[in-house]
Amino acid sequence: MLDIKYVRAHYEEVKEKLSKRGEDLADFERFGELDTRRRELITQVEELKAERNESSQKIAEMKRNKENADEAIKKTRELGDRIKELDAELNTVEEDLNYIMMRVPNIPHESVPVGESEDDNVEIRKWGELPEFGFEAKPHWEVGTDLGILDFERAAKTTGSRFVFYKGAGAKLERALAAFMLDLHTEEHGYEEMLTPYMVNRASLTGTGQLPKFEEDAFLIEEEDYFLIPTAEVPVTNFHRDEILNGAELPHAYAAYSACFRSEAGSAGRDTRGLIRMHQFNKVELVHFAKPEDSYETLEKLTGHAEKVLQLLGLPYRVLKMCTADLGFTAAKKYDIEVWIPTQGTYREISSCSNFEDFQARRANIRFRREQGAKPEFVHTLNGSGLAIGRTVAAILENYQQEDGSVIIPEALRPYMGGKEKIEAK
RNA sequence: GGAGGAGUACCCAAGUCUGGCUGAAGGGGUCGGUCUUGAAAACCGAGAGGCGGGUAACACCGCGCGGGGGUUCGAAUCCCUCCUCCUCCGCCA
Repeated sequence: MLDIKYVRAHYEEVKEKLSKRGEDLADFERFGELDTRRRELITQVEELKAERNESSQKIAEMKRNKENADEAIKKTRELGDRIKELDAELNTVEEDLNYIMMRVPNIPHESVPVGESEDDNVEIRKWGELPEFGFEAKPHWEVGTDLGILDFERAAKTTGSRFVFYKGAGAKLERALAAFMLDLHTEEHGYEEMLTPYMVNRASLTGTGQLPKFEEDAFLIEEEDYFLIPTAEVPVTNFHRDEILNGAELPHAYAAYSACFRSEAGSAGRDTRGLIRMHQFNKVELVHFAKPEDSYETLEKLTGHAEKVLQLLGLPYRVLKMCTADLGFTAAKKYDIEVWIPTQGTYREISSCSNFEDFQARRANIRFRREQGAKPEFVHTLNGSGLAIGRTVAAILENYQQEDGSVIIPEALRPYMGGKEKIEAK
């Protein structure tokens, strides 16, 4: 959520910046009117309440002196009726204003390139040598299925489309990747490991920005009104919801492995085969709580931490700076890391690293105090995948496949695979 | 799932039956001071944090006793509802 006071003071500037995202701002036009009306009503209603408080005190005093207070009670009751009316109107206005503010996206940072679509994202660096095959490379789902380590058909039977079974060395590979990434981030990059609930309530999803606008993207447990998490970002960020953190202890950096659940509503027909787009996948997520003045430096570090995983695995990738049209709802600035998928002849997103500034912190009410007695300030939150594990498996199967159908295990992963160097068909 | 109990400020805790000078006693911790070579202890003193309105900034006002709603001139206190925690029983990985 944006700062109402800031929007009030810089309305035209904010509108201009938001328009660069290609966002429909029709509702936002009502901001000024609602904001003004809200403050008028507050002033009125609070004056009346002050009057009522005073009047009630007098009644109490009269009662104590055994005087007759009927007249005063009658007058005060009328005051109360008036307050009730104005309060009701105030509620409506606040609901309307809130409706708008909860649906306005974050303001892009000045360093974000202006663009109209994903085609305007800017490639800022590339790493690694693209593999060359002396044979016809197979897509990862064929590699995995032929090796007997992935089974999409049986997942379709037990559950439905966009699910998968990992078997044998495949299951172990997935587990090895999770352990490898967690160890790297906790031991080398200074993260604290976290294991979170896989279901969260509405308040949490609202805090991180998935609600109210994107409810259709999530899976809902209706009886409880809980949602399956689309990413560990949600529970980890909300871990500190409604808290005032000690500034001396910032930054906090957490690494959380979790399953992630996404309905993929609206992506029917896209990536229908393979591991790229599943309803359930595993991911190691990195989350930072930073002081405002440090958050952009943190974003660079965070992106570097995710890149390190790919470097150690020897997977070629590139980093894109997302343009204003492709920032998503909550980010002020975002880098996507894309890994090379040879059979598609292109790079595919495997990590997304964002600085939300105080956008989530304001929604989730996460603040910090620089020192004892200082005013609380909103923290900046950041997160990035480090990495999406299913897509990492896809990249390994494709990039490391051999002509005989086997797959070389990247060296960094071998300690986690019992020293094995290769996955072969049984 | 069944039966009870409880949520008060940074922490502990009184007040709730019997609504009104209680925005909340008391203690701990915290901060400042006295004492001390320094520290501890003791003693003295200070302080509700937060949100909203308002202000150039103060002042000032409103809201805050788990959340929401209601009754009343007036609610920590009465009523409804939801949430969380604890104890016992049952079930269970």
